[in-house]
Formats: sequence, C-alpha cells, structure tokens
Amino acid sequence: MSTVLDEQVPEAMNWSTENCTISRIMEILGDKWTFHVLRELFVGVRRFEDIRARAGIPRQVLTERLAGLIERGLIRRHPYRLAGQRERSEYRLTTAGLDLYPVLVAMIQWGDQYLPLAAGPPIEPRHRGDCGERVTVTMHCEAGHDPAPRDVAFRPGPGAERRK
Amino acid sequence: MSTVLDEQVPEAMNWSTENCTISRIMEILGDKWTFHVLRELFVGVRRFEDIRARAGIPRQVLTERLAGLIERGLIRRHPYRLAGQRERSEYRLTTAGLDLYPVLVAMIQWGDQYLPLAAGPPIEPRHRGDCGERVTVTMHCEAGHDPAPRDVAFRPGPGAERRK
DNA sequence: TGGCTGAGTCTGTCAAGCGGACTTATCCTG
DNA sequence: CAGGATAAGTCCGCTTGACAGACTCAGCCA
Repeated sequence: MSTVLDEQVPEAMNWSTENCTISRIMEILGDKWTFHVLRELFVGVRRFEDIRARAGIPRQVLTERLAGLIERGLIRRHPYRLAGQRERSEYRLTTAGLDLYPVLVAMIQWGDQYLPLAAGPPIEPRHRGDCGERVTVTMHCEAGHDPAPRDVAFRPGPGAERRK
Repeated sequence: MSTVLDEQVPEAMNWSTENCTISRIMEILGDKWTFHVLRELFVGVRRFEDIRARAGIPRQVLTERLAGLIERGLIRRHPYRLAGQRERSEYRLTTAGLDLYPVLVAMIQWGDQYLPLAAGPPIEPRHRGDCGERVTVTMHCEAGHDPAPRDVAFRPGPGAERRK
C-alpha cells in the first residue's frame, strides 16, 4: 500500500548537517574499535596488552585509537610500575570519558531488549557501593514528563544553520 | 608520578568479551555511516537521495547500510508515490529503531557539554505536542538514586562467561 | 651476558570506502 | 510516439585503512 502525496518536505531538510552534534561526536566515537577500547576502560581494563588481547584489536589500530582518544580528551595516560619491572603506561578515562556512562548504559539497555541472550545480560550497570542496584537511563522533559520514544522529536536549536 | 603496585587484576579480566552486549550492538551500529543514516531518519529525512545528499554518503555505502538496517530490523521500506511520479521507496524507523532514542539523546547531551558550539546546540530533543520542553536522559538505580557517572560500575551479569 | 616482557613499530596483502559515470523504470510534455 | 526528467540504484578504478605476523626497544632479573 502506497499513498499518493503532495510533496511535503521534512523540516529538517532546511537545516545544515555541517555542524550537527551527532556528526561531531561520530568523528570521535564513530568506529567500532574506539567503542571496544572504551568498553575495556569502562570495565577497568587499562593496559595496552590486556585491551588488545581482550578486544582482539590489531596493535597498530589500538595505538592509533588510544592516541585519538587522548587527543580528544576522553582518556589520559597514567604511568605505573609493577614491583620489579620498569615503568609502563596505562590508560584511564577522564571526567569527559566517564560522562559517556549514560550513552553506554542506554546502549546496553537497548541491546538487552533487542539482542537478548538466553542466559541473561552478560554485563550490568550497577550503583557502586552499598546500594548495588541496577542502573538504567530514562528520558524526561523539563516539564517533568517521561516521554516515550514516539513522543520525542529532534528540532533545530539556536545553533542550527540554514542549508545553502 | 607512578606508584609501585603488586599485580592486581581487574575483575573484568576473568570474563569473556565474546558475548558482550556492547560488541553485539557494535556489529549493528559500529560504523559512522550507519549513525549518519539513523540521524537522518530520526529527523524525518526518509528518501535515498535526500539522505545521501544531506549526509554525504557514497551511494554504494548507503545502499549497503540501508540493507543492513532492514536486515537487523531497525528500519523498514515503505513505498510512496508523489503525484505524477512512479512509486518509490522510503525508509522508516521500526519500533526497535525508535527505541534508540535514549542513545541518541545521551550522545547529543554529551556533545553539547564537551563539543559545544558558540551559537548553542544545533539540534534539540523535545517532547512532542503541547509540552515541547527539552528532553534529557538521566541514570537512576532501582533503589531510586540518581548516581553520578563515578558511582556507576559495570559488573558481570547472569549471562557472563568465564574466559578460557 | 643473555633472556623476559609490555608496548609498541614495520611490512605486505587485501577488503572497504570513495567520486564519478552509467543504468533503469516510470512519469510528463510536445 | 520521441524526448526529457528524476529517484534510486549499479559499475568502475583508485586510494585508504585494516589486518596478521614479524620485528624492535627499553629496562629489569638471573
């Protein structure tokens, strides 16, 4: 069933994609290996060899992705020294990196719903310390509602630019 | 400043990455073009040529990404016909696709904080209809707290597998 | 002195992305 | 009916990046 329509241009067609927030984030995160690296750091694996072996990343790619994440300010190098060994580096999330938590939690939540495993979720975000309960993300608006996905829409904001 | 430590293995090292939820999602989303396509669909741009031109995707890549998203169930083809033209296809988000809203909102929220534009956000998630207020995501745990990023940790869940 | 180890660098191969040209199907106009 | 327009692709050759596997380097230990 196809409906005959008069041309009705979606509002978004008038706005540029040049400065879109999603694009600018994708410059940083838009790559599967970067996300694998972040996952390792989020679960506490911080050393080159450990990350490489667990995530299965080619060494060269890992080197390059770590450098990119440092440059973008999501992680920092932190020297450490095991007893009887020379000093080496590990990589830790900065505050900016840690603030990606809601993104990761939202993804895991989606994955648990749409790509579930018979055995249950392999990884769970939890409130640290005494509480220990599961953590989820929800959307809510400034008027205090909790809108469902269908009730949310992306609109151009003050920084939107018209297209040429 | 580096501290001398005894070897202390992060707990995550014991768990397999094979079935990790993040990895499985990255099979679907872990690619910058896929995200660009989703952005277009989320803002209401649904036709091949419009998506291609706005996102700057090579045609071949777009064809392939749309096919992948259909196969994964995030979007569906929907025939339409403009007055005086032949029938063509457009692409729409399924419920599974729409349920990525919290992920996109979380990303935009991060981007607005760490990659801000002088002119303000170019795109804003808003509650549709009468309300119209800005939408944000927050993390909260089942005990009713709203933990900060530093107070959240990923732990192995029931589906976690030990590493070989 | 020689060996071990973590953290890389180097090298050649191969798949993927890329821009630009071409194709196809259907509609409208003359 | 011929010709032109257009959306949605496909085809082509070039270049870039991923990849596996070998090699390097620095400091520690025996």
